[in-house]
Amino acid sequence: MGRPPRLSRDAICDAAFALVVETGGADFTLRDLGNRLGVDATAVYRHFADKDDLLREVGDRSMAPVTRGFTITDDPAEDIRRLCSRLRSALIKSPVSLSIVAAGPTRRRNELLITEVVVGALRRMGLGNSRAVIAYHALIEYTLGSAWLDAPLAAKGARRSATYRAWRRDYASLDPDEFADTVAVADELYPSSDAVFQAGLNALITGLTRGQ
Amino acid sequence: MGRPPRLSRDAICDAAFALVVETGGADFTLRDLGNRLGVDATAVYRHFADKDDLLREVGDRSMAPVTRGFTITDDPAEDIRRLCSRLRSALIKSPVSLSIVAAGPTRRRNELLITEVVVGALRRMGLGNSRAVIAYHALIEYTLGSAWLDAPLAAKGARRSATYRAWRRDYASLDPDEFADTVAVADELYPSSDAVFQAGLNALITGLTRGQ
DNA sequence: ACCTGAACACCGTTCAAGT
DNA sequence: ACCTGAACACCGTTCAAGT
Repeated sequence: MGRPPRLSRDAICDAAFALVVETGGADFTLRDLGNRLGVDATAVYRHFADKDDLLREVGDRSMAPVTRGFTITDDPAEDIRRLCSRLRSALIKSPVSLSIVAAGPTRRRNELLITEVVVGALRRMGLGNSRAVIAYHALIEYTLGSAWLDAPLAAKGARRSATYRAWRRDYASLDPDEFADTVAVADELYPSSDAVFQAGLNALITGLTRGQ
Repeated sequence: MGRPPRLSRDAICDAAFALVVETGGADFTLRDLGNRLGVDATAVYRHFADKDDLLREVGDRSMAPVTRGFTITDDPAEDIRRLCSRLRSALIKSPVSLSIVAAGPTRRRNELLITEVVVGALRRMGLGNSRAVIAYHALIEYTLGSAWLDAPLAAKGARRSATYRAWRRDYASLDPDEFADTVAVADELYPSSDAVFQAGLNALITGLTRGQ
């Protein structure tokens, strides 16, 4: 009895997160994880209840860089912009985290820190609790949604612009009678996803906090 | 040789869509589908290349009600609101469609009809092609993101408000020094997801089309 | 031509056995 | 106490065989 542990929640979580970032994480497997750790796949069950338990930990870890070193300024709108942009980048790098947050808030430390910054900024802008909460949810929905839709394309890397070109060609060759407006803008579709995100984010912040 | 087909792409797609709507579709299985069709699971491969091919068809089918009977008015902003609300409802009912559209546009008929309506409305509001496209993408990202985050909760049905209550309690019991703003609004968190969606959608439309 | 059913290469997870 | 490895109940998919 008594054997020094070779594994720990932390070490497993580190390896899992690294694996997810390297491979894109679409097909994250406990067998691969065990392989990387030099351990049988099922050894993980000594430290986590199941795969979901592990992934929730990985999900929160992927959000650590969002608030690390984040400074609050006297421009709350700009704080929100910076924080949401950071959140989006972090999630795009770790797509597994996206499916985790979609299932519901993890309510773990790093996620809570994000909530605190955004809600705080909205309240400092003069919004009452009820309006602040609605604005908070709308901003988070938009940021997560943007990351979620962009993650598969970000994973494609260099092939991304080729993909866009192929899609534009499809839109351009539609029946110009039935799809007049789409055909008219076909060449402009799929602009920089950062530009789209910034435009939407600005519109949201302005619209949701107007009249304060 | 020559045997009358018992299956067809259409019949398979109908059954698959029904199965997805009934079960929530989180664990849609070809074996279940075969079972429902009274056919071996692998018979589907005579009509579809693979599961993804079938799901793309199901995804487009789930969007059929979005533009069916949709009338364009002389209030483009209102048209966008109505169409995005319809899209959100349709996707919440068929969560598999969400993972399909996340992988990239299907560019099938029903999806194209949605694009045409939204882009058309934005152009009629006076936006140039480049700005119309950016607004279109931001609106779609927001609508899909909202549906994606709401789908698991919608599937919970009656247990939804109990879930919200439990979450609010978690937020309320945080350390009030470190999470002052979150604790202050804890009771208001997780308002009606429809209210959040409408508020964000209005803010987006206003902010993205201002100055026309 | 269309469907069947065995088979393959995977999953997550359980549990008795080793150390 | 911790890890191993066989085993179970699943997947999607392939392919030869039946009709």
